[in-house]
Amino acid sequence: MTVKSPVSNKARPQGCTNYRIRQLMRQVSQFYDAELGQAGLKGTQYALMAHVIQLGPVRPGDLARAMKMDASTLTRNLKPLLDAGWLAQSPGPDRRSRTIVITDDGRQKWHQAREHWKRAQQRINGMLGEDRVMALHSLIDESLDLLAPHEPTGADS
Amino acid sequence: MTVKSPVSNKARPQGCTNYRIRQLMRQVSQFYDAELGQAGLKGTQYALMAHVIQLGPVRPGDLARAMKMDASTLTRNLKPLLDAGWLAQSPGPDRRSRTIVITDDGRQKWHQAREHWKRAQQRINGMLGEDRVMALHSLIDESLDLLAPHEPTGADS
DNA sequence: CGGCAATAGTTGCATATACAATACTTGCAG
DNA sequence: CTGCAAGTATTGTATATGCAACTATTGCCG
Repeated sequence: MTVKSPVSNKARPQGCTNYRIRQLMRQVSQFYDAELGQAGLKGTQYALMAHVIQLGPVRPGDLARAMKMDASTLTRNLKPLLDAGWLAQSPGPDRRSRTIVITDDGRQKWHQAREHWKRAQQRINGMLGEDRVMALHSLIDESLDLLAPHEPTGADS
Repeated sequence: MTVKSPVSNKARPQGCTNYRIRQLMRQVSQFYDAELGQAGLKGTQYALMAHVIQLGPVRPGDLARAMKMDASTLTRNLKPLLDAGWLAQSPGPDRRSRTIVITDDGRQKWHQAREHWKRAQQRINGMLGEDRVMALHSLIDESLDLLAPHEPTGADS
């Protein structure tokens, strides 16, 4: 039998959350990269392009905030996609900012890659089971909400 | 109302599992890195040292397998820890392999860092709630098992 | 207008990550 | 013994990641 606590029977988290998530990320990303690699993209690049398509012409800063990543990381992640001609940079409304857009080539590339993404997602669904994947998604979404610093949702004062 | 399918009412996973996990990893690791940084370690380094302590003198390949990471990644992750003198490399039993051990300095460093790790874990537990963290751990552990290529567990044939 | 805080993005630095190619060693088949 | 397959680790290359420091603009306050 386990320890009988007079105060509480509640189990507590064991081990390191950080290490677990990292390990899962390493494993999972390999499936996506293997599939998306056939279309010449990495998983991160696919997601980045998806956001640019979704958000339309967008400033780097807003894109970084939307993806919850550091602006400097974004700057660097954009580079190979700009070099490949899948994204383009135009001068922004403001001389200190730029505007990122998807190019026609990029849009085509992404739609092609999407088929590979679907296969990767299906493989994951198949290996883990759709129920488990949905549970994982829910748990991650909740966690992300709880970890996000409270942003001012409405106009205040 | 939502679509009424004549075949199935089962909901299906929406969105990209890979992107979600990556995003969570980015957010979570910042908490650990912020705390562990006060002890001069990154989260990955803390975990690596924990494994070296656990596994005793160990060959790089076995360490990489235990942590489910690529051997080349391990080689590079070891470097700053070897340079700092927290780990040491001795010639292995075999002239083609080496043996990694924790040094006295490294052991001391790690035990000191552990206090910072505890604080990081408590912060996460506090923000997400212990129940959610446990659920996340379970789900991740199950997923890792399901994704792992079947290794021969016992002696066979 | 002059100066300074706020905003936007990039660069320097260090680490993390994996695949492909390479170097070195061992062990076995002939 | 020779030679080659298998095993072990590292290097080359490319991307991903974030913090701190820096550059360039903008907007505002006096």
